[in-house]
Amino acid sequence: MRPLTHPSIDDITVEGILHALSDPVRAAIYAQLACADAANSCSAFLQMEDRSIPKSTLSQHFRALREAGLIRSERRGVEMLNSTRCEEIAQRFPGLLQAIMQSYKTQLGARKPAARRRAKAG
Amino acid sequence: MRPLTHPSIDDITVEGILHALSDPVRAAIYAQLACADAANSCSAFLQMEDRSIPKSTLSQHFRALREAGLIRSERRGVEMLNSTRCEEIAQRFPGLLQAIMQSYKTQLGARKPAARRRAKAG
DNA sequence: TCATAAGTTCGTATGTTGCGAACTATGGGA
DNA sequence: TCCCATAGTTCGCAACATACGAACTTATGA
Repeated sequence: MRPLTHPSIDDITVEGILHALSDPVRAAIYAQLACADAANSCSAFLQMEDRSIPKSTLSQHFRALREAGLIRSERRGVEMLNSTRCEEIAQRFPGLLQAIMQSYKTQLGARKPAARRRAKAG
Repeated sequence: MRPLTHPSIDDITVEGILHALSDPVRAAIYAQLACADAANSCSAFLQMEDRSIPKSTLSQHFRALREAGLIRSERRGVEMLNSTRCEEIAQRFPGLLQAIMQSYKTQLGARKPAARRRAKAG
């Protein structure tokens, strides 16, 4: 098992960030980490919005976020604590993460009621 | 040949925008369209930053940008005129495109001189 | 009608992603 | 110390996405 790697702040790229956050699941994970007071473990996300995500898939998503430089992960006992690197990134790319997260929030709020009802029922 | 399709403003998604702009070539195309006074044809981008891009690949990139809702394309005689839909998008997702474009610009400016020299030479 | 120019579509090789199964850590008892 | 449970990772494969040359379509003009 290779050790966890985190890119240095200078190696973080805009295209990497955009690609990582262009997946709705990863964006949701990132959003939740950004809102959380304390660091979250991976398994906190096995169940997301009424959808269960396989462990292996989740692991890949966390790796993608980590390698894009969006989060920092450290082993703490048997689990992994994840936190965002938003301060660092905000310094290098001011406003980027904020705009992306705000846009996702807007999009979520703009979904038509009928569509939301259908999604809940289905 | 199917006619050009443009999503309505309500069908434009954040993930679609991020994915489309997570490709540096597409981001460069979009940036140039955003800066241009008049609409640009596709073939204006066959040569980008000392790199030539195959016509078919370029066509796919334009389709990706179009289907993400980032640009509008219309036939004008034998060629295609492309322009951004940034006003519409800015209304729905304020600040998003601006932040992304500004970040790319920052990234470009932050490349170390040595790396830039090497890139130019190679 | 032929030639040319601008884009699109197709076929294929190459990459990326999602997920179950098997594996690797770490911690807590007997 | 050995065994088990828990938390993540890696592997292998199927499904999907992407890049690019070749062949095609569409418009213009001689």
